[in-house]
This record gives sequence, structure tokens and C-alpha cells, in this order.
Amino acid sequence: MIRVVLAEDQSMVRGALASLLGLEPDIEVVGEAANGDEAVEVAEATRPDIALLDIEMPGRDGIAAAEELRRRVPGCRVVILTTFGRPGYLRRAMEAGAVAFLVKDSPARDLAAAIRRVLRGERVIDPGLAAAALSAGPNPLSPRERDVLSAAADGSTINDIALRLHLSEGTVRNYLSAAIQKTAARNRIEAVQKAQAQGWL
Amino acid sequence: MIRVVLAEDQSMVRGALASLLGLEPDIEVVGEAANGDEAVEVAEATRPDIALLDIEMPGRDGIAAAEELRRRVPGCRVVILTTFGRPGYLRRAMEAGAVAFLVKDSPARDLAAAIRRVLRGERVIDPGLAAAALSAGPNPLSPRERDVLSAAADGSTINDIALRLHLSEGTVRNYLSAAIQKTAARNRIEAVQKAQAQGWL
DNA sequence: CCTCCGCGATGACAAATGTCATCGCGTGCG
DNA sequence: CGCACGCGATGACATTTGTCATCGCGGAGG
Repeated sequence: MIRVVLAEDQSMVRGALASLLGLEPDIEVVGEAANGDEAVEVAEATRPDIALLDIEMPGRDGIAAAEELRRRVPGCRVVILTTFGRPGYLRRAMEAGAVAFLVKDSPARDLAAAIRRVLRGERVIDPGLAAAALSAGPNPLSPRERDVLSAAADGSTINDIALRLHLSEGTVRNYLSAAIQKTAARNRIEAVQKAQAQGWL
Repeated sequence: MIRVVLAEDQSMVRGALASLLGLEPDIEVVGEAANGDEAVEVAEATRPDIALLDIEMPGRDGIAAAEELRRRVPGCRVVILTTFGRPGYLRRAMEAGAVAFLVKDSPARDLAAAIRRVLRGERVIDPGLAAAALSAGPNPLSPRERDVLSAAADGSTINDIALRLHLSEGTVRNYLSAAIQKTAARNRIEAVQKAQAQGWL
């Protein structure tokens, strides 16, 4: 039996995925988690063959959990299952040690197939997505530019951001201006959206 | 047997939900759809007891599909299953004739339970969400204010919006200003976010 | 050693944005 | 009828935002 731990924050989706995997005769869901921290705990306790992780989760996200799992549960292979096939996500997931990257709008039967392929030692990545990740290149934003752009994402004014990050207003404007240039956007809103679409944020 | 049509754009989630419902001895998934238009077609062809609809889908969304279904397949009860429990969504879903409103982060077993309750003629709505919808009050934005705010959501400049909606720049600024006041925001970005959080957009 | 780069800051400037008062037009409602 | 309200527009104004040049500091790397 292939032993799987499942991490996904929406519990109805989590339950549905568990039932989907339960249909497979050679797969057994041995643990469930609603966020990245839980995923690590459950995996440490159950030592599964596979950890199936969503990315967008409250608290520690799936990518951070993957990194932690590599250290704490070395025998466990990480499969990422995410809504958004963003190039930056794929890149970070691979760097965090994931061996497969699936998007939720691929067919349901791909999931079990991917798990079996991973068990045979293969990596499973959508070819189109891999190409997009390579052609998009690495994240051009410096760490600080990322901080400032993220802080701008919720509609904060320059002043808010300056206070929150302990910077002067001018500095914030400079970082935002740089981020706007690097994302080829026309204002901070477009910059935030383009960066998010790439998975840079 | 309770005959169900399932509409959800992410095909892995759709398949997983189908398998979840398949576990129930008295429920049968007789059709699947990836968007609202398909949902209406499939429901017309199969005449199910229940249409289980996601809201966020490409093309016609779940709420619009509910409205159409009420006319075209009168015997079919609509259950909305959505990621976001936004007050405005609930309100619109009810106005469109839905009899149940579930969010995806409630437990998986609630789904079949809700379907059975609907079949007995009950309405199924999360009490907390119902309270939020009532306390939030109706959408304060005029139709045109909604248009302009939606057009601003993607980072478009005033000029872009004016061209797209065939308005003068001054008019666009006036509408945006009004929307900012009504949402108690400090700029258009906050206004967009607050409006989206309420399901007003 | 020197250079590049990221970080943080300042000042000046142009452009975009948000606010307000005011106007006309039409529609619905008491 | 008179009134309120949504729609569309204009002009003026203050504020915010985006851009640019320039500075200093420190670490990494040829």
C-alpha cells in the first residue's frame, strides 16, 4: 500500500480528495492536515510514502512545509497540488525538494497516476508549466522590493507601508518604483498583479 | 436515488466531489459540468433533483446558472457550493432561487447531509453567514459604480477605464470617488478589496 | 583594491488620483 | 407637480503617486 498524508485547508475539498484516493486499491490516506504545520506533525507521526500538499494554506504554506519535511521526514516524497500553476510557485516548490507539481484543473485520474509515478522514482511536472517557468526566468525582485510590494497589495498607502516596514516614505516610493519597472507595469496595482501571477510575491 | 448534477471548473476538485458523493448509497451523480453554461445544458438533458453549483467559474457563473435553471428546469433545486462565504454572494444566490449555500471549508460530510435536507424541502444556510449577510445590508453601490470599480480592479488607469466604458475621465473619477466613500476606503485599491470581500463586485 | 549591488535616504519634479461644487437630463414616485 | 436619484459631464484644487538624480554605507566577488 502507498501511504499518503494529505494537506489542504478547505475541508470539503480535503475530504473529497481523500475519498478520491480511497477509491484506488493500492493507495491509503493515513493522515490529513489543514495547514503546513499540521502536515509536518502528521507526517512525522505517520511516516508516509507521499505528502500531498496544497500551497495556499493559512500559517505555514505547502512550500515551506515541503522544505521542513525534507529535513524531518527524509523518506517522504512531496507532491504539490495547487490551484494556481504559477511559474514562481513551481520554481520554489522544486527548490524546496518537491518531486511533483500538479494543478487542480487537470483531470482527477491524473492524481493517482502521478502518485504512482513518483513512487517509481519519477518526477511529475506539467510540460507546459515547466516551459513557462523556464521562459519566465527567476524572480527579478530583490527581497526588500518583494516586502514593499507585498505590503502594498492590500491597498495600503505609502505612509502605511513606511510605518509598517520602518522605512522613510521616499524609500518606499523608490522600491515601489523599481518594482513597477521590473514588472513592466504602469502603477503599483498592475505590479502587484503581475508579480502575483508569476508567483513572485 | 437522488440524482445530482455537479458544476465546478477545477476538474480535479470536480472529480473528487463526485467520488465523495458516490460513496453515499442514496446519491448518484448523473452529470458534470465545467462552467455555468454546461451546467444548464446538462441539467436540461438529465433533469436531476439537485444541481450543485460552484460560483466562481469561467463564462456564466453559478449564480447566473441558478437563475437560468429556475426557468428551464423547474423541478431542480439549486445548491451553491463556494470557496468564499461572501455576504453578497449569499444574497444574490438566494435571489437567484438557490435553496442551499455551502462553503468549501465546512466538513465533507455536510455536503451529503445538506443534499438530503434540501430534498426534504428544507433550506440550508450557515447561520453565521446568514447573520453576516443581514448585518452587512444590501449592496450600496449603484450599477454604474460597480462597473467602474470592477474595471479598476485590474490596475487600469482612469484613462483606460474611461475608454473602456465610453465615459469622460472626470466622470470615472467621480464614480470612483463615490465608490471609495461608500466602501469607507481610502483609495480605489481598498475600495476594490472591500467590495470584493462583501461580494459586491 | 576596486567595483558592483542591495539597502536606506533626500529633494525636486511631473503626472495621476481623489474631492468638491455645480450643471443638465431623464425616470420614477408620493 | 415636485422631489429624489442615477447618469454623465466640467473645472478647480489638494494630495498622492511615480520618476529621477544623487548621496552614504556595507558586503560580495573579480
